[in-house]
Amino acid sequence: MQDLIKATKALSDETRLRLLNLVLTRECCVCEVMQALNISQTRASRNLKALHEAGFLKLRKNGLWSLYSVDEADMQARYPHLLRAVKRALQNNATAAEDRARLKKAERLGPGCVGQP
Amino acid sequence: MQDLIKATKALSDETRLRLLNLVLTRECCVCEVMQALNISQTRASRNLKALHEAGFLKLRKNGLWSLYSVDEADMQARYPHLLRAVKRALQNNATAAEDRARLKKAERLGPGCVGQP
DNA sequence: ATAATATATGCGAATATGCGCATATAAAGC
DNA sequence: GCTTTATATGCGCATATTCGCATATATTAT
Repeated sequence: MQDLIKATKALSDETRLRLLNLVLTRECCVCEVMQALNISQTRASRNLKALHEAGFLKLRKNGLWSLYSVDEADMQARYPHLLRAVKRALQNNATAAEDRARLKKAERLGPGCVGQP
Repeated sequence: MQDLIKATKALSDETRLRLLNLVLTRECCVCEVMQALNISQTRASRNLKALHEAGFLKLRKNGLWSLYSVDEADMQARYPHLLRAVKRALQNNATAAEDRARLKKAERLGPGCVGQP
């Protein structure tokens, strides 16, 4: 029950749902999502961390970047239904679609960007 | 997206999850759930109302009672996955099982109780 | 009508949450 | 070494949430 509380608390925030929407499309670093959602670095970093601590995202460090991605396998094991509910809600949402479009234009900043997947 | 936020916010609270657990077994009035969870009348009333406003419960008035029940059909239509996630979390939880046991012993108070299903 | 009862709610206090600002941390390049 | 850059975090403030107390509301019984 406590796990579900932690998970639903993490989902009950517009910024975090919009972040999850982006990371569901592909692995993202902090600077990309702050461009796509037009939010501050503090806000992006803290809410990504919250999603990570709630068990929705996994974190991988590469140089200066913190790369967040959805841990689909773990999610499927622990919350087989929650992720479906989220995807469903994001699929028919205009804001979520616009965010995904802006993510495509967002750039991964930094000198080490070239050739670092 | 806003609907999902409202729904997950309603679910991200232990009192409300325990209440939902009870009402999932059968229609309940306020005085029954406050006995089963051993919580105050204010707390029971307000959190049931929150679940109702979030679209999880339907409300029916009968005499002095407010009878809350899960609107399974509507839930299924609007959140086909959320309810499953909740049921799954409650199924393997000791507190939830104890609450259900105490609900069976709870009495629907009031003089009009006899013969009022 | 009055009394009793179940539920709802205004108010206030305690606590939690979200986020901006400034700063710290850490990795890469010079 | 120093600088630059991406990210994390301590602090403080504004806002939101939760809940108890007291009281209001509504229904039934007498």
